[in-house]
Amino acid sequence: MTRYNAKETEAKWQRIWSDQSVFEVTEDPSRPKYYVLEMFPYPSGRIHMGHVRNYTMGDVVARYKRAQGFNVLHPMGWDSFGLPAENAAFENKVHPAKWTRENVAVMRDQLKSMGLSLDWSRELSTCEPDYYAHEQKMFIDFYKKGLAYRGESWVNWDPVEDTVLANEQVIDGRGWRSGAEVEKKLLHQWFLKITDYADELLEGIESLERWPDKVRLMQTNWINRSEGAKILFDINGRDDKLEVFTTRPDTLFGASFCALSPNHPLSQELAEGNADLADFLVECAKLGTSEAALEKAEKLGFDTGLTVAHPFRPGHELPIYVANFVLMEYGAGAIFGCPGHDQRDLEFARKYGLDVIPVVCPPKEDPATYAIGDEAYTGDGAMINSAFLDGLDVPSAIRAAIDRLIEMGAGEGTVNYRLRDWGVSRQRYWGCPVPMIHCADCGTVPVPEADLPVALPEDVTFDKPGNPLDHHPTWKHVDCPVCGKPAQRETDTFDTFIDSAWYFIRFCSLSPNSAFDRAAAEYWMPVDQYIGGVEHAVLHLLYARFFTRALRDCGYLDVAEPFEGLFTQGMVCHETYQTPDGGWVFPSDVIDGDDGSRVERESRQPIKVGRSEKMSKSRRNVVDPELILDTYGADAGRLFMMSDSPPERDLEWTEAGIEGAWRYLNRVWRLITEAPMAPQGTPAPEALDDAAVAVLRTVHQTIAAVTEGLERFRFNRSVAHVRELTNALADYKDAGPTHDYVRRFALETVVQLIGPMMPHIAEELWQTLGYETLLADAPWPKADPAYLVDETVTIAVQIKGKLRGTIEMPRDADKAAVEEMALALDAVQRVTEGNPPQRVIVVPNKIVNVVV
RNA sequence: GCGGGCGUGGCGGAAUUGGUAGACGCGGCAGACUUAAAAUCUGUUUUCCGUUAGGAAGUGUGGGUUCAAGUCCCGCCGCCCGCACCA
Repeated sequence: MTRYNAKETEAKWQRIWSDQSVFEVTEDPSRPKYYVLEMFPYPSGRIHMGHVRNYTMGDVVARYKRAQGFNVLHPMGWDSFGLPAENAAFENKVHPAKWTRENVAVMRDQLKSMGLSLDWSRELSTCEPDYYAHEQKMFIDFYKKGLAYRGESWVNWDPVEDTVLANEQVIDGRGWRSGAEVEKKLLHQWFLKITDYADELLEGIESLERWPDKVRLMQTNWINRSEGAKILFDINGRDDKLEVFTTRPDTLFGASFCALSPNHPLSQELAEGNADLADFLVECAKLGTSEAALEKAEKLGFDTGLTVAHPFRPGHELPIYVANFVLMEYGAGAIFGCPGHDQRDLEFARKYGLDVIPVVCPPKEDPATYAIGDEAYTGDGAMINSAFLDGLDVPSAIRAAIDRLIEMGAGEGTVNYRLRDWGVSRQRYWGCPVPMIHCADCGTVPVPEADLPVALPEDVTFDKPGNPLDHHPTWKHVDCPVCGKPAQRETDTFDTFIDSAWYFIRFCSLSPNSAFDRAAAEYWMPVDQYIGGVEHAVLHLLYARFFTRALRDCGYLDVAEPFEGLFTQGMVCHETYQTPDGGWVFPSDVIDGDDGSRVERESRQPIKVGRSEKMSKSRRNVVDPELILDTYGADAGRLFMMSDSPPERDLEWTEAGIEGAWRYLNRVWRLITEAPMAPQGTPAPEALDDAAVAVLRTVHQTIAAVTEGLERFRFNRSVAHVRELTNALADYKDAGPTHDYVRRFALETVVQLIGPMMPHIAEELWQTLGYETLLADAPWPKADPAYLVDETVTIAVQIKGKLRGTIEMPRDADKAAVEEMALALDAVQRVTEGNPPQRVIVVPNKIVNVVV
């Protein structure tokens, strides 16, 4: 029995593909193009199973489309700027550039050993000046077009480290390393005007037919266009007005307070003369800037003592609170609270003893007695307690309220978006420098194009708190490009989401002097199939959609939607293992003990097996892909990735699963290498026996099923169908020329069908079958429709929906004949006892349901 | 808290999208080969009752629509993802 040598074979074919530049492509207008892209990795050190899953899926699609005759672009690169490199610098005293480039080198080798059909000549890395130079030019173009501006926003500030903290670095209101209580600080920051594109991005979602509905919905909700009203309240005893945004101006008569964000200028102003309020604002600041943290926190308010005049109720006053749940970034940073018809307002009102006035009466309630209990009523109904609005339904009342506000000059109808402008400044070292210069006389001016790129200096130190760019002795000191006087570079760098907002266009051509060659970009774009995790459903994908449009409007290319097809894959999970004292244990350190229970390899401590969770370093439930590639080879790993779980769902990595995949590889290997077969090119026999026809039927049905599976991203079903075919072929043991011929045809088909998933063994078997050309260049098999439908069908017979038996009938048999056969069944006779059935439902070729 | 998703045998999952629930794989059990083991092969495997024939229950949970519900509708429970400075 020959055993398949994965290691040798995989190296062999990887070398051949590389030597022959099989997957390097150029624009070819005579052929249909197909651009397959997986979200490029952050070079964190080594590839993980999530990468293996992601890149296997993309490779299956790329190889399949290639076999179908498409000119397939399938590139790879590195999202190589970002926080982890700076953390590594801090922890291991290694320079981010060195750390990053070494990681890239390791991961490139690892990816190469997966046998991916990548065009490596297009590799890019966002941390290199030949990439980010173009990004700086784009930013300046955006700036000139009014799409980039300098504004202010609040950040998490660690007063000990003297630095801005990412949300993930804030743990329970404290800096993760310093342990200091986080403060909020208002900083000057650069912004991109994504809000200018809110409507276009919203409308564009309609056209994204090959995106998952859930992602389209999430983006729609993220942008959250809402029509409502802006209301200007007169503040008693002051000259200025308080502006609030509401989607429910109809409920204005039910208002019992106004609330300001702690970051609202008025809150800040009042705190100056009110120590208690100032303390309250400090408390609010400890929550950090994450919306989730704010929303989860207990709702607290502080009565400022100020009041506003109710616009519709002369003489009526509403107190102004500062409330920790009001977001400065949304609407006007201030709200009016109507406790009767908003749950959060209701809880707030109950807590602070404010009025709860119902103004919308639900249809089944009596307006005279209707009162709000524990739940605010948010549905439609007739207005009550609302003077001129009484009796109207909600939509009419909204219009009437806005009309009156306009009449009074106290407000207007307005559209608001939850989407905010994209803050792109980061006070960090390892990112693309913002190409701007601050001059005392000329203000903020862009770096002249001739001086680009503004290279990130690598001679920096990380021994001081704060931003290394700021400490660098010379880097930030430049002459103003306008007046020539000494000026200072912007020391902020870009959000790494900018790097990933256009890399897919750069892949179209690594043009040295421009971001990309326009013709090449317009040939390859849009990406036909983009694949990555759902965690990017909103931010990355929305930024990329915006950035592409902004580039379009700056004349770079004529593309609006970058990703025509999107697939979001699930995560890779694994069981978790813990010692009795709660320490996490790597799966590779867990072995079977003498009594069959699990123990730790070294200490022999018993292991508690926990449920399967997303693989993560902190829980140590990780399996190193390299170990799998070494032990079983890339094909087995790839097959397992595609086998059991549907790609959009989480996959549970198991040792048994990978072994099963490895066994299957060897089964196919033996099936082809160990039995008689007609020589290549043997003509088809003139007559086929029943067994041969049955096999051919299975072959063609499998081609159809596998193809459909690949088209619809149901890889696990494709795998199951190929396995069924190999099972059938293992049982096909007739002797003679007909058998040998049919067998060869069937096995060639198997090799072609497994090609996209297990490319190495498939190439090797293709060669074994006598082919001198590459399977990678062979066309995809086509199913013969003549073999796709069976002549007879099995029809289920039910009595009142319960299965009582089946009948075999010719396909498309006459309804009456089917009914007669069904009623003649013993099981049916027993129940009907000769009485005519009440009703018989016949679904052709499927089912007969007898109702008695 | 808000937004989105998922839930089917011991396990991963399949079910032509309202029409025979459990394809395919893993694991288990029994057997063949072997001095033995591994590997491989054959059979079996939703649960319960029954020697068989056969019957009953069954897709997180409670209702509903339908001749027919894993699939559609309403309520609940559990888990996962995102929430703008992680990528």
